[in-house]
Amino acid sequence: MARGKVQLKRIVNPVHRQVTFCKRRAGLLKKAKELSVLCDADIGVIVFSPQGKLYELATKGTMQGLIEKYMKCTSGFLPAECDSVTQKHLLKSKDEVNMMTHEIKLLEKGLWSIFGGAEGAMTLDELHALEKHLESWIYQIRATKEGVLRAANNYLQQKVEEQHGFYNVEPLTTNIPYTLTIPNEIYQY
Amino acid sequence: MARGKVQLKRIVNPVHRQVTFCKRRAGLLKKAKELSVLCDADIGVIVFSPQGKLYELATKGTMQGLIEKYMKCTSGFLPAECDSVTQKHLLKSKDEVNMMTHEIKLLEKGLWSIFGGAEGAMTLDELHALEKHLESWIYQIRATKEGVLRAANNYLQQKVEEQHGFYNVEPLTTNIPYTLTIPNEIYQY
DNA sequence: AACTATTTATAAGA
DNA sequence: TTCTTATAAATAGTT
Repeated sequence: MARGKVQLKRIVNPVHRQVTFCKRRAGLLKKAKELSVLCDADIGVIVFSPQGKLYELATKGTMQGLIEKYMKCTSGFLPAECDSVTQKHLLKSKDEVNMMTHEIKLLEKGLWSIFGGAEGAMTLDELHALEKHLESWIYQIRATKEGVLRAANNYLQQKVEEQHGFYNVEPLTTNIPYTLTIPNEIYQY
Repeated sequence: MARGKVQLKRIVNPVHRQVTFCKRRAGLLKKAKELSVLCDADIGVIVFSPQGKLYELATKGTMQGLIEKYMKCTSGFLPAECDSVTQKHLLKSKDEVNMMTHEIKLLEKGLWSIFGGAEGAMTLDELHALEKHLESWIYQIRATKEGVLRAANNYLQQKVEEQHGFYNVEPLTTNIPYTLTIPNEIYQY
């Protein structure tokens, strides 16, 4: 953040990376402490270096205590009892979620490899030219029956239609619904 | 840190405290993400507001995974304390949902960079490269009988090797199932 | 939720 | 590594 804008990518030079790791790790922990004090928050930070070395901070109590608190908080929806059938359902859900995670990752990486580094917007003409390619892409994606790609498809299609109509780059936040839907689907028992 | 030096004490005014909590919490999580990316570190942040509301971030896998890693590292916590198998599965599933949500946001961000209101201009060369990438991807998708995911996977792996050879990017897994079993309801608008 | 005047964090250099 | 310093980022107070 000084003497040069930082690129949000893994620092290639190992020396630079190590130095930055030290500096920023200290900065992160300092920020965590400050937030805790200023706002009376209970904060835990766990940092593993690439070499597996652990650095930790728990602003109140211990990390163990914080983890237990975390467990309780995240498992608040647990049913008191589960029969084996329910367990199987849960396991199946877990597998499906897992699969989606992998698929989403693939998409994310794809976007990065295609568009990474090309920061910035395109002109209207460029958008127009690109549109045809994306329509092809969208068509292919649409042909698939299931999957995470479907969500991206819907989003893209909607966006393309907008651009086609108005050539207007007005911001539009599109809420992809499964952010909310999945937890409900999986955990309502 | 602006318009006045900050006193490292609990902010008395509840409104100020709440605002600062929001701002600094966001800042802290951003810093954690940056450190993780820049230095390839595995970082988890848990924040409890004074009201007990949980905010969390796990930069690589899941918080659950990070906690397990932490446990191993410190050996200070016995998983036996987590009672049922079901609970474990549920916790994992929940973490995966979190992670997925995170990935989806990244995906949205990527899509947004295609269509959205990003500033600046894309050069013709970049556009040209972009077109080729898309065509290539679409070609891969068509060429394979085994499904769009595998195609993307192969293509992406290829691209990753081409483009990021210097950066030591992990290879993608290639054995992801092609057929999805997730019910449609999850994706429907 | 935006806007700036400042403070803080930090990348690069010594 | 540690210190310095120029700059980028974060953010406190304000609107």
